[in-house]
Amino acid sequence: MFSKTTEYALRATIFIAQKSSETNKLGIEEISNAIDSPKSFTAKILQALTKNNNVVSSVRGPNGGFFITEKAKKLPVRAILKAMGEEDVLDKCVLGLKQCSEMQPCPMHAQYKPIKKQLKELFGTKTIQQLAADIKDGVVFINNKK
Amino acid sequence: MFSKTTEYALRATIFIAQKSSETNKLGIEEISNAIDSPKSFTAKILQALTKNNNVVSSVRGPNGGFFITEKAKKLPVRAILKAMGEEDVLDKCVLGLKQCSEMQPCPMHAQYKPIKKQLKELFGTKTIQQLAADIKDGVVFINNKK
DNA sequence: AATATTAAAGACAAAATTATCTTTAAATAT
DNA sequence: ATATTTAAAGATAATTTTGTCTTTAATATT
Ligand code: FES
Ligand code: FES
Repeated sequence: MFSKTTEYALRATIFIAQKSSETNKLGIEEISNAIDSPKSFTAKILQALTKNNNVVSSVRGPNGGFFITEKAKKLPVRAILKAMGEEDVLDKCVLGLKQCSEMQPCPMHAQYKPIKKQLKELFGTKTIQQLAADIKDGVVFINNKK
Repeated sequence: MFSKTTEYALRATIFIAQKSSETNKLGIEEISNAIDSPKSFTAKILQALTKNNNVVSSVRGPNGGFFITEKAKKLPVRAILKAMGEEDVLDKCVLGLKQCSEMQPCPMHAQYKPIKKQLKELFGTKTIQQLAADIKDGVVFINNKK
């Protein structure tokens, strides 16, 4: 469904939202270890998330690291996709036509449409905060390495 | 959602199902032109679809080409994904955890689960034939180049 | 049998994705 | 001020995906 890049972005952001605060920032080592992702690559991804958009915040130097503001925590998960430039997944034609439209629908359009709607609904309304809360409650996991 | 490879595989198969028969086979030129895909690359994909699985059939030589048997037309769309080795898309964790399970669910699992179920249902029950029929009726399109 | 037509097979190439490593800059603490 | 810690930025590399081109093999037509 998503690229590795976006998968890491989603996991990292949710993890940061759960563990960090303005006063307790997280290092790249801790993050990549927690979400089971390649460290340097994850650093690049977090750079994108702090720069392009302002989903994640960061400060350099001692006691520096990554964190997410209360305001950013209220963003929908879709904001992460947008920051990674992969928002279009939710709009694309499932058969790869140049555009998904009612005017020239592909053979799967009618059936796929309600599913797509739910996907957009899910990513558009569920907030980063809400997902993080579940981890805090220990009912969900952000990795499953053995 | 799917790779280019799988998108072309889906479009090509549906198109062949609509246009061809044992007595009227389609050449690679005609197919790639109809679905707006790179010719040689599509040839490779059709090779895979005829070999690995037996979704598509082919014969070489004059009046040769690709076609789909009546039996294969009754296969679910999922058979195309399987032949392309991309069936796992329908089972994967949306956040990229190594496995999607109830035991160690990711933060989106609970919400994504019903959507995934519908996706599996759609690809598992809708047949190649059914999709092709809609094109025949002229209500859907297999490309949308200008 | 020879020729033409078509897909199969194989070799190759370009582009995108995924990943690593090194250097630089910012912030803090001493 | 200096040294230390941390992310940012940049360069590079490995891998996968996407795409092309050439040669081979099968089938049909003449
Ligand atoms: S046109 Fe294909 S999903 Fe809408
Ligand atoms: S564990 Fe992530 S979708 Fe099931």
